[in-house]
Amino acid sequence: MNTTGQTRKEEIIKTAAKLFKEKGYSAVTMRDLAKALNMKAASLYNHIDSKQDLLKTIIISLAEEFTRGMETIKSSDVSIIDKLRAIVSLHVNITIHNTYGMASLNNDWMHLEDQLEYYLSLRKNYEEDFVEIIKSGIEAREIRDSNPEIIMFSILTTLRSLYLWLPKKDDLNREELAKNLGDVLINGINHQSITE
Amino acid sequence: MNTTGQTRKEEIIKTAAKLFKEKGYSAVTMRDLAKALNMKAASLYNHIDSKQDLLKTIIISLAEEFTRGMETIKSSDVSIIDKLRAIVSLHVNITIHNTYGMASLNNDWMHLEDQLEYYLSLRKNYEEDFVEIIKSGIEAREIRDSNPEIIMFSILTTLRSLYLWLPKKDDLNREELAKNLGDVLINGINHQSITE
DNA sequence: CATGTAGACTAACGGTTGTTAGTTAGTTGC
DNA sequence: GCAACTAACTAACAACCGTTAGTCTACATG
Repeated sequence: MNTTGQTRKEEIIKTAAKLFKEKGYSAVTMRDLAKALNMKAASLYNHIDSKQDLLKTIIISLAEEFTRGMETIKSSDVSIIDKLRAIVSLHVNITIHNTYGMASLNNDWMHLEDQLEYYLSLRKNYEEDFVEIIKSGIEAREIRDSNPEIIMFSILTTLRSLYLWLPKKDDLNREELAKNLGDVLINGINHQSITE
Repeated sequence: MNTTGQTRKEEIIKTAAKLFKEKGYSAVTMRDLAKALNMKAASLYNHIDSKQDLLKTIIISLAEEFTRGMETIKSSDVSIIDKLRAIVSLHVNITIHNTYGMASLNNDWMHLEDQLEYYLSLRKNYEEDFVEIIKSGIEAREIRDSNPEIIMFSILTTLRSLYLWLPKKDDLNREELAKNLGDVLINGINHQSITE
């Protein structure tokens, strides 16, 4: 530990995520990363195993965080609309505390090697859970009857792109943003939505 | 011209866009591209100037297409809701006829060099026009009074992600998709939306 | 039949890539 | 005060990168 309360390894991972966001995994060299940390490329290997390992750490930890969040939401005993609001909050919260990593999760997952299959299974399960919630909401007449996949896709792509947009809006706090976004994303599909 | 009705250069650009979509600009080598075309990397240079030039061609032509589309929509004399529906159709149409290129537009624009500034200005103008349409819709009480930037962001990120999702849904035709998507994206913010 | 051109090829270039080996200075624990 | 550990360094590696030069073949045009 140092004065900032994070180990050198955590510092490297965080800086890597930042650079990966700006230029993408493939365009960032180990020498770029080292320079951003005021060290030489070879020294990085005192802390990490490989460049590939950096990407794996960044992406998998985030993907598992989403999976855990979805499990909690699935098994919670609230209305469908509240479950959707909880999903919005889940994305807002994770994106706020790891904006950089979200870029890799969205754009560089295909450069995972050993962990690619595992990542894809997590993503598939997440999307299936999401679409199931929407379907049950349509059955319960809480959600208006449109194509469930289109609804899911529409909401999820917006949430996935939060990392691009959130840094520009740090005047909004977390709760405010989640509420605002929830209004726009959910009121539109809410069966009982009031328009006046 | 050959039997497929496209020049070799066009074939190279199209294949490049396909590979850029799968792995990103930086991760695709000229040898990868050549192999996908059953030729050697050096032979590519009988048709193109550079790798950078491929990216420029793919991205700038698409960005200009969006700009032209927005100009037409801006100056058209229809309701705000119909303008939004026209924007949805613009994205669906362009994405259908150039799914691969849309990936580069979304993910690899930062690797433009000489044309980066020009691209950013096109994007900025597009987003400003978009948000202006939404603001005037709120004033005209055609759109419900939420944060215009959040509404724009929410719609635009969904439209920008169409390239990921459209290939999985080629059972839907163009008009059907544009209508479905328009319903989900626009009814949600429509001030006069009817929920029953 | 001669000539020009389109489009492929091989070979090679200078630079960059991720990574390893081996070394060294500073700090910690006994 | 010596040993062990941490974390930096220099030097170098083999592989790969985008690109150029120069050559060869097939075909169209006169």
